[in-house]
Amino acid sequence: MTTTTRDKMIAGAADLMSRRGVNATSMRDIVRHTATPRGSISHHFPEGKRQLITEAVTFAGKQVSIPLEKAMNERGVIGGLRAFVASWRRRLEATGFEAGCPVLAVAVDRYVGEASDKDDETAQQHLLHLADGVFADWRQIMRAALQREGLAAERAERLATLVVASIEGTVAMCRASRSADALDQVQEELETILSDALARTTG
Amino acid sequence: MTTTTRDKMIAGAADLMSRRGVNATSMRDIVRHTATPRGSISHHFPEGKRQLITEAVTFAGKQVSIPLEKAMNERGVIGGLRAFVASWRRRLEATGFEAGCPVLAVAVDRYVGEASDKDDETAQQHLLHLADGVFADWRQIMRAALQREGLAAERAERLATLVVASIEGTVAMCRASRSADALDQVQEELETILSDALARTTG
DNA sequence: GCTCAATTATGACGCGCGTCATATTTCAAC
DNA sequence: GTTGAAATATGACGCGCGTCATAATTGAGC
Repeated sequence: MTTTTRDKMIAGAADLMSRRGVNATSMRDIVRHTATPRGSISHHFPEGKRQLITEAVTFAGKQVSIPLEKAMNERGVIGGLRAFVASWRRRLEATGFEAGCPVLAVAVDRYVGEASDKDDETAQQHLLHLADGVFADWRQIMRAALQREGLAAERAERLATLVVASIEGTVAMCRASRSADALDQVQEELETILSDALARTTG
Repeated sequence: MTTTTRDKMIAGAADLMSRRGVNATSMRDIVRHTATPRGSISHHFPEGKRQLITEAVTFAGKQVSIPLEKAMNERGVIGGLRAFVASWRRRLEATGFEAGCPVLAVAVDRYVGEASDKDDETAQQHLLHLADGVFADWRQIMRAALQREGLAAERAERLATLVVASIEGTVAMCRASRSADALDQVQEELETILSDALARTTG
């Protein structure tokens, strides 16, 4: 497997965005951080920074959703939840609680670039909509798994939203506290909640 | 009650930070947005932007914690939760899903200013620690209310973390989707979870 | 080994940023 | 009214940003 310059830039952008936010991540930072040629930016991303952010969000979305779907299929809802939480915990601990979620970064730290007027607003909405799609994707995976184990559609949807939202919030809080304690607490409660909900359908 | 220039700047900073993030909010934006004199920045905030962000986070923290504590005392845990969620919903809808939580913004969008070396890092840790304190404050209010209604300390702490984290995450997701649907779903599940937990202690 | 397109190198550009120095205005206290 | 500190006005500064134009280099296909 060969990692191209383009791929390294996208992964580096996602990483830096998840650590510092969108606007605190400059294109010069990205090429420094990934040891890629600066001159290749406009070549690989002719539409500029917005395009790179777009690709980074898509990349980060799949990086989560693919193993998440796999874990849900192979290990069920509870096992999938554990894998989901564990992957975030690994990321936090491996980076000294520096890295978080690049998708949340796009939702919270709006990219301000290009000229103002309507260009700016439509560009922002494009990125927001993309982030929304990633969150929806994750929730849908969770929801499908819950339904597969017997939950009604509406309950499954609500619980899926709760899981994704609470973990996103918890990861951000863990970065602030530089500790995984909050993640432990939330994991335990989420496991209880999902177990109870599933038990109620069969018992 | 007189609102001083200084107060307007702090509130305006908190507002803009919650909409765009920390780094996308410039001091010039703040004075434009609040119609305050630009020349007064260094007068009221001699330590610069970092000081203004610090005061904005503290301000935003109290703006939430004071009514939250009041609602918890007057209306109990469930009523307090409803008030908490309602205040976020109001904020989202009143701004067309533009404004979110300025404290989360500080946790996600690290402020990069001043010279690098250790100045920069300690400055970042200062802000992070402040945001962590605000989250801890909100969680503590929730935890105390849950304990007051009979929950064991550890369970109360876990549930408090879940509530604050999930609502923070949900608010961010609602901004991405430009809809309060996720907030509805999370509110319903949280109410069920807390009711069940409280019912189990008395029944 | 030549060709030509893909890729990389380099430096420049205009802009908005945070900060600061200095001048001016405001306005309560005497 | 005068005074003096608090508050505001104004313009400049250096810096890093995203972008672009142009030149140099690479490397696969013939």
